Amino acid sequence: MKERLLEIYRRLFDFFGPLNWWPANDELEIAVGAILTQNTNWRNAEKAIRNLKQKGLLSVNALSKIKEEDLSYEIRSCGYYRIKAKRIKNFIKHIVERFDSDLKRFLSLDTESLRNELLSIKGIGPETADCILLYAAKRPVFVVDEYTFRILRRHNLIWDQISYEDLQKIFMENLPADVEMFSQFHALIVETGKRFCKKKPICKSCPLEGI
DNA sequence: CACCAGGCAAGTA
DNA sequence: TACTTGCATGGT
Repeated sequence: MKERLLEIYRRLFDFFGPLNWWPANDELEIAVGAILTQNTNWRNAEKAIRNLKQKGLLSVNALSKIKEEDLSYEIRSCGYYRIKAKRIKNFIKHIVERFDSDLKRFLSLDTESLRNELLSIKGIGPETADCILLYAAKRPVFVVDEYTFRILRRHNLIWDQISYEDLQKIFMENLPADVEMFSQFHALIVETGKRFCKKKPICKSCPLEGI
């Protein structure tokens, strides 16, 4: 499996080149973005982020003060805006109440504790937590997503019904714990999924052909 | 018109 | 435990 994963990474990197994923000014932008993009096209999430930025709302202080209903209005372009406003509020409330509004201090917890605390927040599941761990806290945690399942499944590299955690283990136990590499790999998998591994059509001229 | 996007929680059996 | 459903806008 180790060689297989490295081969996949090499092929995707050769095809797409280095991807500058999740360019953001700070950790809060990444965390909020991770919530806004849940089951949502990144373009729509990005619009909402730009709007928050433009209105000066992208800070722990501002987000803790704004009413949930007003927040939902500001992020409506990304869809699921009412539930996402609640989720952002839950996240911010956790930082304010347990870390004195200091996001950096929250993100400096050890990886296990940080992941568990993130998962304890309603609205943050395994993928969102791992995105925050990898892209904001810079921990060597592999982010699994729908495309990861779909692509590996389509190449018969995993069994049906494998869990998130088990699939994550496959990557983390067979690859060096490298933040930069994990960041690239997840991005490459998403780009591959969007281009070559849609639900309906079979992969065609996919860089992973015959893997 | 249908289908999907960088998920998650709550409800059901 | 293992499905199912609600959440919602905007692009193709």
